[in-house]
Amino acid sequence: MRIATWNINSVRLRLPLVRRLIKAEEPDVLCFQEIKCQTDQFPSRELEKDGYPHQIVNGQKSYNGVAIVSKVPLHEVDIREFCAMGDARHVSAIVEAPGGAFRLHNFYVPSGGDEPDPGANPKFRHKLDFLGEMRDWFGDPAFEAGQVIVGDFNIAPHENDVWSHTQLLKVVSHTPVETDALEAIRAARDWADLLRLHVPVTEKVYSWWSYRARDWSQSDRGRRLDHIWSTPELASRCTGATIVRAARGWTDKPSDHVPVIATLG
DNA sequence: ATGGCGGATCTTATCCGA
Repeated sequence: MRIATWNINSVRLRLPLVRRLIKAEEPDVLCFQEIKCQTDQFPSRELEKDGYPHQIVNGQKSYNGVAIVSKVPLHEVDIREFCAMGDARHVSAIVEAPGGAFRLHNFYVPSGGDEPDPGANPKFRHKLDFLGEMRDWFGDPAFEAGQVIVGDFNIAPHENDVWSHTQLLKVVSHTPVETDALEAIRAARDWADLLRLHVPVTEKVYSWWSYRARDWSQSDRGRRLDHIWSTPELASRCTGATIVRAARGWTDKPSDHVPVIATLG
């Protein structure tokens, strides 16, 4: 069972790249963020023909929007709204995985704007509030065992999740208040960071590179913003995890994020 | 020079991302 997460930055524009990922990596479940379309504009028929008939779409005009498409059945759909913003940043469902069903959550955490000051910047306030709601929700005693969270968390938690720890400490995505908030969520259920089970924390690894760099690969000033976490008992089923770095250079119109993929036996 | 770009839509300007 291979699970992929990808901030696609317009699914309609990049359907050919989705098909390229499908051919290259054969994921069983694909989670998208920033589909940037309404639910009825999602390329449902196309992806069904590509082998993903089970779909849950939480769309929104212009911004945000998340979706899960799957080769295996999805049920018990739950879509939660965070911070009462009316935006589409979450969807979840039970995935009928051959090795045992689990609940899969797909998140698009707010980016947080430019200024890392919640008093001066409402976008940063929103990001911190969103993370607080995630922490409270996943801290609930009624929490089900066997869960996976994926998505664009818009936070690079560790030193080697950014190209320069010292130069990014005051840059939104790597400030201590954000990395502490993400760690509080992680610690609440002892979530396992599946990519880091397979890539040593001493190795720099990224999932996002700015569009503004002259040459993203040469400068390589990336950040690991996209994540796949699981509860501990599922982590023992994880036989591999990878970041599809090459996708940043697929065609002249790539997403600025690349897919992250984990294999659960 | 990481953010001199690239999405969508309110389109030849503006909002948003990170």
